[in-house]
Amino acid sequence: MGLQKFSENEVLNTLTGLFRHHGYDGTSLSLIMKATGLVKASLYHRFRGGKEEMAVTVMDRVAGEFASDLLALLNEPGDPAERLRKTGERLRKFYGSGKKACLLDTLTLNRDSPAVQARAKAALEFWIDSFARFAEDSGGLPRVLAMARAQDAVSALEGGLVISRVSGNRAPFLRAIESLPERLMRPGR
Amino acid sequence: MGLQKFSENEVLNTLTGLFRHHGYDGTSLSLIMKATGLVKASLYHRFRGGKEEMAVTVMDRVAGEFASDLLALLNEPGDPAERLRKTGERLRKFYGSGKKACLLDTLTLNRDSPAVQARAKAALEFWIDSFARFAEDSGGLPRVLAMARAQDAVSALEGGLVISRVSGNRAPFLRAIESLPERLMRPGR
DNA sequence: GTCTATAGCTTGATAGAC
DNA sequence: GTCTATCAAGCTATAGAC
Repeated sequence: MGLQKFSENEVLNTLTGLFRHHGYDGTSLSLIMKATGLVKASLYHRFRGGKEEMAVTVMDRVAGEFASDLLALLNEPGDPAERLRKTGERLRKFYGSGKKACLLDTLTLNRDSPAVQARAKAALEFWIDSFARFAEDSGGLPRVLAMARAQDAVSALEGGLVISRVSGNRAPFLRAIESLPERLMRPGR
Repeated sequence: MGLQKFSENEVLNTLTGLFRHHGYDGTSLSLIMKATGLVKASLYHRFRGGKEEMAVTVMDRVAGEFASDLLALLNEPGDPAERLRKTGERLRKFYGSGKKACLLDTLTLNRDSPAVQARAKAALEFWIDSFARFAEDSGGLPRVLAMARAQDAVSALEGGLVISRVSGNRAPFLRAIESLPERLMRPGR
């Protein structure tokens, strides 16, 4: 052929959905075949490193999008409160109001892939750092407090996603988003 | 023989550790064999339902212990603040100060086991209800607010455990424990 | 109650034709 | 770039001896 049956983006979107909701071990190649419409050999043609390369590629892409589409907003000029509101809105959308799981959680159970593990850790820390920098610069919080507030904000979001997945209740996740201004801008003790 | 090589409790403790940190799909029988010191056939003699029965048994036992050793404390007589402090202390111990993962998170990725899923959901809701009842009875909070506060408290704990697993930072989890009095007893708006 | 041995399927991964 | 066909290794699960 020489012609792609599905675009790189289509395949990666499918892979992202699978890894998000089944984790690394739960995302078998047969599942991937069904979901992508590609046979094993075709998948290995695109990802020579096999399943691990798929996971790493997905992590990198999602982390990149997360940083540029949603965390970058925090550093732009303009009213801080408005930027944070917009960030919350995109967070809600990114996680499907809580219906979509977080790769940082579901993709890090497998201990056998240091590559995935390291990327998840880096992405999580960049997320927290972005929140902390915002709390410092726009919220006027001292550095140490800003970090703690940022950690707790991300923690609330991740916890909300766990509750949502296990019990189907999306309220805690949505409240975690609504609490962002309180967490990152309220003057601190 | 007719004699147990390892006690039921020993085996279940090992299984609990495995499921906690590898999830359902990540906990293979070969891993279980190595960790328990029992061969496949012996495991199937003890758990006729195979791996799923192991997971369900682990969930039931851990949820039972969690309820009786740690949530029951909230309903006992005596100073509420002191009871909550003690509960927090046991929570910290239960999760190894954040080093140990939560089964409700790591065991619920596998969609193929409704039995495990249902038990996790029930356990999570009982946990939240216990917190809410405490906030209502001892904190004097109105029912709806008590529920929201309880959800957010559990969410903070679960999120802290995710952060801890991914980045190794246990501070958010420990702060989530320290924040329990503030969350469940502070008079609310 | 534990063991050896094995069944049968699924896994991740390749080779080679088109 | 996708396909069919195939691989060894891994998996869950079972049979039967002791």
